[in-house]
Amino acid sequence: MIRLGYACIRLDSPNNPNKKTTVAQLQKLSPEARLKKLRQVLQTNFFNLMDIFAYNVENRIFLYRLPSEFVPLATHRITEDWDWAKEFTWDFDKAGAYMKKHRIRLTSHPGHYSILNTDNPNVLKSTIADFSYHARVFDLMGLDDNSVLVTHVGGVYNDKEASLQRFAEHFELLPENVKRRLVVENDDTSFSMIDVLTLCEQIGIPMVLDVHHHDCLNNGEDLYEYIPRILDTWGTRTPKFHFSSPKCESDFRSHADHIDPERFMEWVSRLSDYSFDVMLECKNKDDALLTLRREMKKAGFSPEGL
DNA sequence: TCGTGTCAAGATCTT
DNA sequence: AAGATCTTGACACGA
Repeated sequence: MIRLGYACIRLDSPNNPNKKTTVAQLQKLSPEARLKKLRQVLQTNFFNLMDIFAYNVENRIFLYRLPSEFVPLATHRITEDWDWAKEFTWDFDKAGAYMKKHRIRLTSHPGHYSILNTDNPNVLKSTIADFSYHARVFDLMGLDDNSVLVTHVGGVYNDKEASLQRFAEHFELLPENVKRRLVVENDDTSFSMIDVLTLCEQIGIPMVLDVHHHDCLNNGEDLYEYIPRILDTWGTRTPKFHFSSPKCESDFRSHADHIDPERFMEWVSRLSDYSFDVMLECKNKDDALLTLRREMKKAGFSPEGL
């Protein structure tokens, strides 16, 4: 069984669950008006989330990434007096129940400013706070540990090996509810598939293989040789991959608007023995997913789930 | 209504 | 040491 998903927003909808406000805007308001504004944004995001879930189910899409901004400025000081978890208990329950009923897998990708292997204590603190926020949202929705938080290793700081080990050390400082959800993805400039696989095996957490990043950064390793080891890191959980297509030869690292169906079908057919989820990362979001499906169908390619 | 500056945040490269 | 870049969409404001 192979399931496809997309990240955060529907291409043609203005009603995505990523509405936000700014600190500057909130600072102009009285404490009461500030709370009102924050509540209004989160309520809108919940409404839009339920809407996008319904759209996804209609289109048999059961993997979806929650925008990090879902709770506006959740980790910023300006919202520290706002008990959003308590105020929105009903909405969290409702979203969780809907996902359980329809078997939707929700995941998240904390922003690139959250870096667990940082050597700066303040950055470490804000990173732990950010990861904790993401985990808390999933906890409040009652989601199981297939709802993972995907992060990268982080910076190199002129010493790759030491930076990998600092990730492992800092991982031990995380609260339990973050540890049970955190997974690491290989990136396209610093930490390769081998680096991340070794790290994940050492810590005992799952690895997300990003196929495009591997194409950007590798030492000639054959991806398919490592698939069994990567899948093993997931234990009883459902493995998850990231897939995207290069924009062009001259700008290879950038994501194309769509997924190249030939490359995708070739990759999937090499993994036909396995069950897993694939997050498609490209500008055209849900449209790219539905287009890819049509192209595969046209080519007579239809593994279970797709 | 439309165009534009700004946004919570870090690492790394450039000057 | 300071500034630009990465990447990137959407908010908020002023024309």
